[in-house]
Amino acid sequence: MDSLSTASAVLKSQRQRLVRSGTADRVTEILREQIIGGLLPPGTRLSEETIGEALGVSRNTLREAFRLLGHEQLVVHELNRGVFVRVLTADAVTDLYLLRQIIEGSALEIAGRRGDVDLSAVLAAVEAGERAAAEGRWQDLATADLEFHQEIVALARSPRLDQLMRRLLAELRLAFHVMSGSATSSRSFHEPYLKRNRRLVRLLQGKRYAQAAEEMRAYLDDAHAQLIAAFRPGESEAAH
Amino acid sequence: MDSLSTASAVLKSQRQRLVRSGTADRVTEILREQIIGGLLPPGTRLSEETIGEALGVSRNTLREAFRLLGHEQLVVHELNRGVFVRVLTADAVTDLYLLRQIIEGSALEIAGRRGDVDLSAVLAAVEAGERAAAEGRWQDLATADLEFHQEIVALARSPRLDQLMRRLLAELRLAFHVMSGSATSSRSFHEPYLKRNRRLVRLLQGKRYAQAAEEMRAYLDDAHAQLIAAFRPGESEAAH
DNA sequence: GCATATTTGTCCGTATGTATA
DNA sequence: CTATACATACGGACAAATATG
Repeated sequence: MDSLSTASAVLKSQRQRLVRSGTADRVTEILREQIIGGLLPPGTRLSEETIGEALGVSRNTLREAFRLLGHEQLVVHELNRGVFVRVLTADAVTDLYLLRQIIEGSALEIAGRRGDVDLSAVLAAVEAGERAAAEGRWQDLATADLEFHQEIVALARSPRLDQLMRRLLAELRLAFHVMSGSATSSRSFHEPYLKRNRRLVRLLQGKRYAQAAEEMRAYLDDAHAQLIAAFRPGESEAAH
Repeated sequence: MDSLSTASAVLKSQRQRLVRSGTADRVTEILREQIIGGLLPPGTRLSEETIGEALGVSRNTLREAFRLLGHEQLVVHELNRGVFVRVLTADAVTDLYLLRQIIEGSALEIAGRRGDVDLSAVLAAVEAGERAAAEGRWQDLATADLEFHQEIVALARSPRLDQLMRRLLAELRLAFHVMSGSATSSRSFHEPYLKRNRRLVRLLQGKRYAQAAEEMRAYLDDAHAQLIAAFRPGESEAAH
């Protein structure tokens, strides 16, 4: 009984350590949500004094959060000028989709090699998207679509691949906001992919991993082309 | 501790390099080099006061650097306890090699699809390794070996893939230091791969990309197995 | 081009909370 | 349980760079 209770105590204390987070981490989370949610659109300057006052944290704490967001490429840090929400170029979007091709394709391949895959999370994401579309919740549709791809990657059961994908998708949302207001709305961009998501699930349920990977490749190529087209021409990489 | 004090001495000698602007970034670079170079071995606690005093920077500035290193997984941040140089587990090494398989394999595939590849940087890395081995500079051999793989990835011409690989290799060096002093020295680990590096270059020169990718896979599997084997002896999750 | 105001970069002092001997 | 050491977070200060009129 002693060993059991002490073990339980240790677990609790370790759980607490994992759960607890400092102010800087909380601020980072908040700002990240604001950025990927579009409330702080690309190009916005994040003033230390303004943001710090709004969140009720000191400048030092806020700067720690800025460093993290800069490392995630969500903001750019210009010396003595401040931090700005990142403005993606068309080249950056192309690079992001190259990474997605690699990551998502490899994840499917790895899942196929192992064989035993639990598709419940993937399926749940697809159905959440279908419900959102049926009820006209287009923002939720976009979230469910990205969640679908995150769960596809999760099939590989690699912590680092998961983290990499999470950061990639967060960065990609910056691209969605750059072209928000244009012809490409959240609905018209994500809705057509609902059927393809469902089809991918069926292929995976049938253990046709190679074909799923191939369709995913075409899927991402289409999405990439669509996104690039929404970027006005003449917007090639410019060294700032 | 000896390693800590010698590292501290080196830190002091580099203090003059901190001239102007971007102090936090410079501190990050210095600490990163100390960590991947082994002067701050895994498990070392990085005291804010000690390190800050050695580098002549304030705790605020130092904390910004710690945040960045934490994001790169080179250190772990335990709330109210401080930051420690990361101690990799065997599982983490396996995950890192999974990522290497994906990244390096994909890079070769992408290079093959494009066709026009400039192998001069790859070749230079191989030859640097051969020179280092011939002259008994085993630390330089390790550096050249990692540089070889970095240049392989560079063939894909993707900024994000390059950055990802750079961070991955930095993290991997933590594994080398965990088993430093064991039977697996820098020489015995890296030297056998010189011939395989040379062989890979020849395959690429002959535009046999598919075969190069296949050999790279076997290559990395061998390295992974070798590294894991060196971990076995003292493999108990070090809980602080 | 100049003078001024604003903002960032960095450091310091300090109060509080947390972990550990 | 107490004491000590240290991380956390805040607020103030000043220099340096930048933006503004």
